[in-house]
Amino acid sequence: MVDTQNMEKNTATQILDVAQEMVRNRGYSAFSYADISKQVGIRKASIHYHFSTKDELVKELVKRYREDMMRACDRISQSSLDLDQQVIQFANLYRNGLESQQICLCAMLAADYAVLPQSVQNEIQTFFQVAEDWLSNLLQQGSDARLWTCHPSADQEAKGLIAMLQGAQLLARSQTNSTDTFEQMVYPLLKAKFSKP
Amino acid sequence: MVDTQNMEKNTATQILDVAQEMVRNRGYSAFSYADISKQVGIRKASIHYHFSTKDELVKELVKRYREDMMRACDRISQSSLDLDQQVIQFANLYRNGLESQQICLCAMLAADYAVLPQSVQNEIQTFFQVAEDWLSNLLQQGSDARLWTCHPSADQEAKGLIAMLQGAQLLARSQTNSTDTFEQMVYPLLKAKFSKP
DNA sequence: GTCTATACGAGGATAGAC
DNA sequence: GTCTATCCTCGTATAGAC
Repeated sequence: MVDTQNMEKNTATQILDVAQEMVRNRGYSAFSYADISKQVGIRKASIHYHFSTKDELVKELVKRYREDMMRACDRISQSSLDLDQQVIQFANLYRNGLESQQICLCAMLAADYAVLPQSVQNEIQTFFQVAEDWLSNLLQQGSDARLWTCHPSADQEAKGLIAMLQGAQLLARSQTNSTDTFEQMVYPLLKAKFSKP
Repeated sequence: MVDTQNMEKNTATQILDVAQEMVRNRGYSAFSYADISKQVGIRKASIHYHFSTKDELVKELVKRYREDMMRACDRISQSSLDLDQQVIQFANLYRNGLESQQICLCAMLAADYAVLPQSVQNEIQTFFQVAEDWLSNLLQQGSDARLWTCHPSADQEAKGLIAMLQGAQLLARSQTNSTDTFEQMVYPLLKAKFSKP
């Protein structure tokens, strides 16, 4: 059995990890190969061996992020939590990010959308699509079970909720006590809308 | 009487106009003095005469934006519209921006928050404060008139609504038919929450 | 107020040695 | 895989002429 605790991460993974933290904190235009270089401990020319261009790097970043996100959603689906608690858990993903100054990667890149290459724009669209599909399915289940109602549709509610969570992250980070502000914005609304009667 | 229609805008105003469009579209790190230079028709060195540094320029930009925003809000307050329609008008400010690919200036800068100088961060905080105060006041009026109820407070509802509008703008811009997507996310929720019984 | 010229660093990217 | 060395462009900012 492999010791995953003490196993060194490979360089490509380290690069993605550092890049992700930087994009989620500063955005696409405000991080550089030089920044990654310092934190990973290799020269910036070496990064090109793993990711030929910055655009390629960010494309892979979004792809990995989407897969991670889907895994996190699946864990929520497969938990034995009540449906209303699953909605809360979904919101918690955003709150937890904010606690370490991390905005959703795709919320940051949505802000940078106009300067991104087509390949990255496509990955972002896919991210929003799969996130919305997953959440829509959850909300529809709750609607079917008569726990709440969706206006005008589970799909629209899902879009609106994701928008709310991403907007709340952005707004909260400019406030002192970001996490508190986020919680006060998000959870009362969730409880009013998606709770068992 | 001055002919404001045909009066040439002064250079400083032209610079701010162009800079604003660029920040709202691309973000803080992705626009440059060279970009402004081309659109205004002066050399980039000349811009420094009007705004000594980029940070100074953006600080003035946020200040002007906040004042414009407050004027727009005051026009809504002073209209004879019903309170629920005033909420719709507030949301319309965001929809109208999106129609010309323009995200709220302070939503964009909230994404760039980590790389902004303190002076600009302060202006952004003030923007959110005054917007929230204005909207909170409106929501409280509706609550007093028993048109709707605020949970847990008008202040929290105002914060949440602004987060929703800004998040919806960001999410919508990555979709085909941005404006339609925005409207479908925002207006059903507004009508459910803030409408006359 | 606006210009030219220039300084100086940072940006992404490549070539070739090891 | 990682290094050094280098290229070329773009970034903000300044000095000094007009």
